[in-house]
Formats: sequence, structure tokens, C-alpha cells
Amino acid sequence: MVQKKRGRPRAFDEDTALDAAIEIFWRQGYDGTSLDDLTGAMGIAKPSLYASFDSKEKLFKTAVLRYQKTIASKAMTAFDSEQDIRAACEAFLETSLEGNNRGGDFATGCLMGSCAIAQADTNPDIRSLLSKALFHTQAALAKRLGEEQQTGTISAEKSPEFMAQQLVDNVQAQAYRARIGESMTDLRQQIPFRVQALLR
Amino acid sequence: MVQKKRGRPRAFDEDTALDAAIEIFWRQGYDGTSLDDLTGAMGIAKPSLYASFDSKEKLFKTAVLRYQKTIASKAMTAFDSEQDIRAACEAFLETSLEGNNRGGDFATGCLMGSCAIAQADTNPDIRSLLSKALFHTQAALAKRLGEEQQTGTISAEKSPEFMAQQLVDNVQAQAYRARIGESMTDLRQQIPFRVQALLR
DNA sequence: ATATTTTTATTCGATATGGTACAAAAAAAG
DNA sequence: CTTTTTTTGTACCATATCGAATAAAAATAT
Repeated sequence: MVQKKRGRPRAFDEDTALDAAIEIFWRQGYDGTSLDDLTGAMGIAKPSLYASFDSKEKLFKTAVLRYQKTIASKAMTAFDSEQDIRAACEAFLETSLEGNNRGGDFATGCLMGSCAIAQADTNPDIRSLLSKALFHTQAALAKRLGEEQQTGTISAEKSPEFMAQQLVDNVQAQAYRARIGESMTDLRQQIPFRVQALLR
Repeated sequence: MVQKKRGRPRAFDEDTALDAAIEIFWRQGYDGTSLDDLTGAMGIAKPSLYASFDSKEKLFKTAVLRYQKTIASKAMTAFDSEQDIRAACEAFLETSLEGNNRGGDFATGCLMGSCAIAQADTNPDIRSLLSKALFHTQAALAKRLGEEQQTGTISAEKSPEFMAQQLVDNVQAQAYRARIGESMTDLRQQIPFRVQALLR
């Protein structure tokens, strides 16, 4: 049962506004983005921003969390939906690479790996947020890779943990390369080689 | 012959000041560092900064170039000074990892990979600077790896270009992991596995 | 209708920002 | 010694910054 709220209804959707915040933080970084940039992109005024998101810093953290949930997570979903482990790894890299490109002149890379990382030294919360995200993904990948090793579909020469690490490192590398201007075509073509090197 | 310059002598060393600028940009990022932060760390006043380095943006570019020359280059030197290719690769990763740690509570990662990268979307100069640095290193590594393949000391299964790419991607990954707080000990221990996966 | 609650838009304020003007200081040249 | 050149330190400027105060607007509850 959804009780109607009392006061003036909110004129914007919180998640839509958050998506706009993600977009602009992604391009300009945290410190490179002003409140006016944010309110402009989100289509709301400052008091609304503060009422919903508390502060610029909290907004950034919330944006990174939503980025994880809505964009970064797609790669894991793609990974999970492939039966064949090689296909799963390729889908993982392909999907994450797609997420690096916003359709502009240049790809924006990864919000976490290319923007939030700059805050990691001065902001412990961001640091641990990035750390948790990485290890969470890594653990999920390792689980599947370990199972595949037990089934015998892939070599057990490298530990599943190390293979998982290599896989997320590849994602990170792709994102970096995308942001410095390496072409999407090139990066896409590298994927089979990356997976080949990983699995053999 | 060194002709004495005419006016009041400069009271600071340009490279020393630049090193201080590197240090603070490295921790706080470009946008996160103010002119007051810079002049404070460099021990000079703003007019001196502008006379020597022109603007905050040019100072940053100059700092990145010096970072390449004085710090990032050490890894390549270490690589070149090892006869055995496996030792060379390990030295490459070890030296670059050492460069990620400034001795503070947490490692600062890579000035290019963790800080300058945030500027890559809005600043084309930075983007191409990062791109050139990466491809330059990659080419140098590929040359040696190609020669090793011809000598037969390593497998020719993967192209030297791809192997070089994998190697710099590993450097990038290490730096990222260092900055999000993964321990130096862990990262150091991973190196032989990284090289093993690369060369076999 | 009136009161209450919540969100909105406008305005404001204290401070921080990148960058500059200006004169004093410190050296060499004439 | 005077002139010229270069660097330094202080003060300053216009603007941008994050955030808050205030009152109007828009909904529900009584």
C-alpha cells in the first residue's frame, strides 16, 4: 500500500537525476564538477539537490554506488548468462567495454577506475568503496572459475583467485585505454586474445 | 661557457619545485590541488610559479613529463638492465610498483594512471600525453620481446605487441590496486605469477 | 476553507579560486 | 655609482565555489 505523501510532490525522479550526475562526474571527475554543473545537468536547483543527496560528496558516493548497480553490474550479468566459460569471459570484457563508451567523441572509461580513483588518496570512503567493488567482483569470478577447474573445462594451472584478478585487471586496462583514446574497434578485437591468454 | 644571468638570481631550484608539485598533484589530483597548495608545497610564491611554469595547467603537464622522465622511466631502465627476460619483466613490475608507494599511510598509485587520467576526457593534451607515454613504453617492450622470440628464449605463441600490451596493463593494474589500498606485500608477491602468466 | 507538510525557486554569503599589478630586492653591465 | 634586468613578496581582483536562508508553491489532512 502506497500512502500518498503530504507535501508538495517532488518534481524530478531521483534516479534520473542521479544518472545525470553520474554522466557529468564521469566526464569531469569529482573536483572538476561544480554544483552548478550538477544542478544544470540534473535539471534541479541546489536546495533540491541538498534535500535529496545531502552534499556534493555524498552525491558522488551515491552516484558511484548507482553506477555499480546499473552499469558495472552488467558485465557480471553477461558473464553469468554464458554457459561456456570462454564465452562468459569474452562477454564479461565486451559488456564492460561497451559501458566505457558514452557515445561522445571519446570514450569516458570507467567512473570508478578513471575518476573516483583520483579521490582515493584523500578520501578513505572512496578508497574502501573502490576496494570493496573490486574484491566483490573478483570473488564472484573466482567462484565460477574454480568450479570450471573442478569440472575440468579449464586448466587448473593458475589459481581461480589469480585468474579472477587477471580478469578484472583486464577490465581496468580496457577502461584506461578507452579513456586515453584507443579505438573501440581495437579494444574489441583484443578481447579474444585477452581471454585466450587468461584461460590457457 | 655559462654566462651569468643579469637580474636577481632565482631563489629556488626549478626541478626541486617541480618534484614538490608532482608530489601534491599525485595525492590530490589536478582539480583537487589549488594554487595555494602548490605554492605552499613548492615553497615559492605565485608570481614565481607563473614566471617559471606559466599556468596551473602547464605546470601540471610539465610535472607529468618530469614524472615520466624521473620516476616512470625507472621501470624501463630496470627492464633493460636484466639479461634474462623473465627477470627483466619481474624487475619492470617491481620497479614500477616501488614507484607507486611514496611512504605515506597509503600508496599513491601512478600520477598518470590515477590522477591525470581523470583529466583525459576534458583535456585533449593530457589525453594524448598519456596515450603517447603508454605506446612509447609498449613499443620499447615489444621490441625486446620480439627479439627474445626470435632467439627462442620465449614462446612465440602471442605476438610481441600483445605481450607488451599485457605487461603495461599489469603495471596499470598494480598502480590501481596500490591506490585503493591493496598491500604492497600482496602486490609484490603477485609479480612472479603475473610474469609467469605473461611469458608461458 | 484552513492548517500542515514538503518541495521548489530565488537570493544571498562567506570563502576559495586562478591569476595579476606593483614595488622592493638583488644581481650584472656600463 | 647608476642603469638595467630579473626575481621576489605583498596585496589585490574578479569570479567561482559550496552551501544555507527565505519565502512561495503545491500537495494532503482536518
